Amino acid sequence: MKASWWINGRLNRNPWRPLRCRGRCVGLGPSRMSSEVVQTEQRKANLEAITRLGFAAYPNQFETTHSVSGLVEAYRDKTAAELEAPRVDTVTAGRIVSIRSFGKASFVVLSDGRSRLQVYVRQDALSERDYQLSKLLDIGDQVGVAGHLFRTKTNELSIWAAKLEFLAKCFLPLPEKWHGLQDVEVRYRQRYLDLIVNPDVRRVFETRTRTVAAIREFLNGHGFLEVETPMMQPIAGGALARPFVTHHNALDMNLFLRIAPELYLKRLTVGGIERVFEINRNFRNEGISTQHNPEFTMLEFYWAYVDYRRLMDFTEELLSTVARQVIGTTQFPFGDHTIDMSAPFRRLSLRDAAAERAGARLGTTVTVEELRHPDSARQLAVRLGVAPPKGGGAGKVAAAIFEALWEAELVQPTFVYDFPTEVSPLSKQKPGDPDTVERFELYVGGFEVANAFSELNDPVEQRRRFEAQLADRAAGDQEAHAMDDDYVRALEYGMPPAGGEGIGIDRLVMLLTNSPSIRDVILFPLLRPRSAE
RNA sequence: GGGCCGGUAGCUCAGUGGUAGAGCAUCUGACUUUUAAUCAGGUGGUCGUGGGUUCGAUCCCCACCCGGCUCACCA
Repeated sequence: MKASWWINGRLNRNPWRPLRCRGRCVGLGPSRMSSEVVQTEQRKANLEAITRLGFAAYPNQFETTHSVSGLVEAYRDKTAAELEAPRVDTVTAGRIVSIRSFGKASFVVLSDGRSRLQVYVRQDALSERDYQLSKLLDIGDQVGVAGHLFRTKTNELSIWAAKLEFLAKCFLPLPEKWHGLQDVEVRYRQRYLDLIVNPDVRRVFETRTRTVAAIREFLNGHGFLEVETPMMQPIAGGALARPFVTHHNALDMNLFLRIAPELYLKRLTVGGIERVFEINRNFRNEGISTQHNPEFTMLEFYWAYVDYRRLMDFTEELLSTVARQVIGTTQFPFGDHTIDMSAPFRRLSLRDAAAERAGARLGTTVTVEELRHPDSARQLAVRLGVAPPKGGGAGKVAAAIFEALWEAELVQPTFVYDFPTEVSPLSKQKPGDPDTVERFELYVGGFEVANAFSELNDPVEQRRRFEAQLADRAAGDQEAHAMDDDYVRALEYGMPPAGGEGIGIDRLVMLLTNSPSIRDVILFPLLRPRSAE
């Protein structure tokens, strides 16, 4: 007895676990069962009664003429008179999300995940069998309804039910109708519940899908070819990050989940695909935050014969077009701000902006030259209270100073351009300035959304950069870039000058949906599994 | 990984060193146009886990688990 009690208690605390105490719970009596188990037993009894009425417990299909949201969209504005002549007969299906019962009549609200529609169920409009079914329905059940549209006394669009069909039973109680599901942990772990109960969640993910579709349409319209490149790679390159490791059994070799598609896409520009893009997942073995999920979706595109300046203009056009297409405007709320995604975006030279802000912070004049020399740059970092990076020279320090002084306040779209070569192993130097590369990052909402540069296509210089990265790696930088001989060999065949850019899709969607956390725009964000007990 | 905050009924949340509370959900009864329906009456909890202090712990202390925010790192 004690053991059964304990099992019930455990089930209470782990509602996402399948029920395992069937049989053991039976016979304990209501006083010994948790509310959830009681409700499950009641719903199982209801299902048995439903099958005794002759309904299949799990029918295989149900032919509808309309979806719930289709009906709502088509007839939302029709008056009661318009719904009568001619009468609109319909067959639809959905999940019951609410029941208001009045004895021999009831109002049942059906949801198809996008919209909700009320169904009016009354005894004298149904067969006795269907009426008996209606009394055995629980909130959460899947049902089919045939009937005609009308408006109630309170003018609500409704279906006057003539027939009911049972489609599937919901054994577990849904979260409360008014407050919905608030517990973010449960929302992420059981996203299906979140989708059932919180209508805005569906809209966020529809916006996400429309965003990706709009980007595809834009790039296709500009002559870019969409491709798919390896996500399991022998060398994880194209970014500075730690990869996940996996293993191929037949080849008995380790593979890395990609941290970026960059090097493969650039091989394709060598192969003559002058405009190419890919939208897919990257994997980086790093911490989790409101802006980081270990797997995230990235757009990367490469465009032969253009440089990073052309990419800035193109990015402005891309993002303002996508915003207009997806949410209908280039001005939208994000937290306490209103972001204006219309072109042109602000442009800040990294070292100029860092020097200017550093000078203002310290009440002196700081020159760009100070940021270019390792000793003076490090001293500057110390005076500013910025923790200087462990290894590396002036470039890493300058980038760290910029981020510390500027990043959080870059809410309106801002291009930060001209990065130190040291932190950009795949970017092309500016003519006459080998310490600086033609690279920019786009900040919006206080975080980085895009990263782009004129692509380094000089194989000798590329090999030198990789070797410098190997030195960093030897010095303990686990995120330093690995040597990729095959990639250098591809460059030796001659890669056209090209601009390339990566845009973080998740972060872009955060902006367009006013979501404060990346987990709100990823259906199943990575969470630590519940312990096995 | 560090700091701060949280975990109490299926859901949303109160609360106290002395047998655990509300609303919704659920059950019973009434009710054939409701909108968080209403009315009456019930059921439902090892208060995240494990130790400790105490006559007694859901509450105090310690450790751990899970989550949130934040810093560090990154896109």
